[in-house]
Amino acid sequence: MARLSRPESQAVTRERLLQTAKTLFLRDGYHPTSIEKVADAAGYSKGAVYSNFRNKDELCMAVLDAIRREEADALLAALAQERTLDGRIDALQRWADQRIGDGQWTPLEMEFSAHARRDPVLRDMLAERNATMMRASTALIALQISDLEHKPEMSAAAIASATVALGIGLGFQRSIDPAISIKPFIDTYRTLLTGCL
Amino acid sequence: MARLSRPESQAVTRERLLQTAKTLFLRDGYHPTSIEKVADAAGYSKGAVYSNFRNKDELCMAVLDAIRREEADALLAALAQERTLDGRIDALQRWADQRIGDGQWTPLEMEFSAHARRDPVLRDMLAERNATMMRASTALIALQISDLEHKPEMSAAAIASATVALGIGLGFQRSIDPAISIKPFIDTYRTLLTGCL
DNA sequence: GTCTATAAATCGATAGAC
DNA sequence: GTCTATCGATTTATAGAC
Repeated sequence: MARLSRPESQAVTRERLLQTAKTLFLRDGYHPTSIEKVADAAGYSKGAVYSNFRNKDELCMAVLDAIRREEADALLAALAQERTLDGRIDALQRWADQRIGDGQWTPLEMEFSAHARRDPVLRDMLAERNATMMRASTALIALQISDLEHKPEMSAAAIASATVALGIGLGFQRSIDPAISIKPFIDTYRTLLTGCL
Repeated sequence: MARLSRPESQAVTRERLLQTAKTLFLRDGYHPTSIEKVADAAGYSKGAVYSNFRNKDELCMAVLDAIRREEADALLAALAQERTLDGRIDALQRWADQRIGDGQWTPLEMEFSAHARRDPVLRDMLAERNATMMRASTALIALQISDLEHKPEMSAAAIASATVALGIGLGFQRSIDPAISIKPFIDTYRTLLTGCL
């Protein structure tokens, strides 16, 4: 390994802090995870965190942005491998089992949003992230619809809204009670899309 | 007004604290609302709060229990007035517009749950509340189904799960961006129930 | 850029008087 | 049961040294 230049070195620090923060935020939640805990776990001091992120909010926003990107990539990759409608629905099912089912991502989004929505700037940022996700979901569903013989009664945007909201709601309930089944998620999606199970 | 006996007087104090806490929790959220703010706004001291509630968690749990009871009563009353399927769906729509749309109740449930789920006892209590709500929703939907000619493909329990989760998810998104439409809520419900809009 | 030390503020909860 | 006073524990964020 060659020696790292100064900007490279800082990028490494930032990446390590980001990864550590992601682990702790997901495991313990937003409020219980202090800047100091992140710094300690990553092997740095609090000052290093504040040199790389303006404050705790920005750190968590960066963590959530990274998570969303990873999850979106994972879903897109899983869908791209499938050539049939049923195959793609199964892929969505598997993705939902992992991402909604583990009960970590959804509650973090909620805890942070409940806090950040009181700040107008952060609130706008979250709204923009949500809008981006809705656009991507709508495009994905429009693609599925284009393969169907009988077009669904609801628009692609409405089906996307329902599907995303359903995932959020079930993710919330599962974070309280892991016994909650997420089967209604995929059953509802299939029904909205094709009109039958 | 006759003089209040001691237990009656305490009941009044408890009720005033509960109402004040409800207002503040809904308006400002769980974390920003301190015990002292509740006490001040209600015209009491912190000691009075701790004489009526074990701690902040119990106070918020009592507030949420009261809200859920009120919302359930409001929905049941609205549904009871309707005699047709479309009338009941419209009633559900109106209820959802108010309760999901105002963007207060849902984020409070989420913020408190994100905090309380780390305590095993509180977590169990929340899971029990959720289970109770799911049973009530399932019974309500089973009643709607019994009036239908063509039975839906999904079970009453699954439709209830989807409908509740959908409401939660849309309530969450609306707490960030009030421009989010809740129309997919009722459209999805109608589709799951009758197979068409 | 990173670390140490510290400021500054908040809040939950309790003790003891009345 | 309610109030006053206070403890104790955290945490965010900054100032300044290296």
